[in-house]
Amino acid sequence: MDWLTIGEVASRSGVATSALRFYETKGLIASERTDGNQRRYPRATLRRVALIRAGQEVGLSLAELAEALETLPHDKTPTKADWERLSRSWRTRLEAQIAELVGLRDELTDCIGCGCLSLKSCAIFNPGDAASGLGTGPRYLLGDSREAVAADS
Amino acid sequence: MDWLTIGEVASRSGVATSALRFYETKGLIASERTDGNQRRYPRATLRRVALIRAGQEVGLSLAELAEALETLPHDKTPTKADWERLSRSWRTRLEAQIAELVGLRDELTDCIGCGCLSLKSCAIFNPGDAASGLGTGPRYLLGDSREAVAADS
DNA sequence: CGAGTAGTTGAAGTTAACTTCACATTCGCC
DNA sequence: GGCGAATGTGAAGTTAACTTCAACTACTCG
Repeated sequence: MDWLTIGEVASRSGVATSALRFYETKGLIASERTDGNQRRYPRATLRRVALIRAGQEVGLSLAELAEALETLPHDKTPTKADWERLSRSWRTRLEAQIAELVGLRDELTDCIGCGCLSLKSCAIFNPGDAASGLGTGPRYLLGDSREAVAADS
Repeated sequence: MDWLTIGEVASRSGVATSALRFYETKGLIASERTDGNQRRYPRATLRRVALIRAGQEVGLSLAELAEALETLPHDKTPTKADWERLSRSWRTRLEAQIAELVGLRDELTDCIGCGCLSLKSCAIFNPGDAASGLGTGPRYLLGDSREAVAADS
């Protein structure tokens, strides 16, 4: 196996050396040391770093990634099964994220259609119905919507 | 016009009083003061806060929101035109975000199909082609993919 | 062998968006 | 008038994910 210096990993992965050291403190990657105490990374580290970046794109935190990467060997290429497991779960996550945004967009579109200035059912502007307390159901979270509502407080 | 205390705005909007004070320091909302130096918010503040939360959902930073809200009056309900302007631009932004995630998902799906252990064209694992430097085109960002690649450095 | 580039460490700094704290003042209500 | 809840302020704390710094040490190349 050949080893890469931190600078090589950095330029080949597009990740700063400071970030790589940071990842190492977090246990996301690992290295051996030379006699002179310099880090030497196994080649598979490039793939690990790529996985980290991809995972971040998908919205995972480094802590979550550390957990996911725990199951992969530090010093050799992950198997196709390893990769499939990760990519499938990440895709699931992506899909959930997409669904959430699409829902938000649709609501926003509805709002545009109605003006949303007094819409009781607007989900965006009535998130979880945190308002009120008067027990009269959804409040006009966007504030006063003329007389009718102004009279409720 | 009637005024709301910070506590009222907080409970009706679902946003903590500390956050409201924070928003105020950032110029996102504004208040008048009573003789005793307590804040009193105009009713339209509820709508402003709702807009802020909605904007954040869409991925806007408070700084960006401050800019967008600058065009709205602090003390009265925004017009339908104001709201349409904002919601349209936010929807555009949402759609861009969605498109990005969908693209990522599709790439991930392709990767799952191929195993992605040696795929040259994998966009996820070859982001912007930061790798190489050897001028041989896309490198195997994921690291070594057996002999063939191991021989390239 | 000497210069210059690359790498090492721990600590502190950065940004966003708030929260928490400590302590003083004010409000609303009986 | 008095009491407890609500507010006010500025400063410091929080979390994530890094970056920057200072002071060294190690490599690499001519």
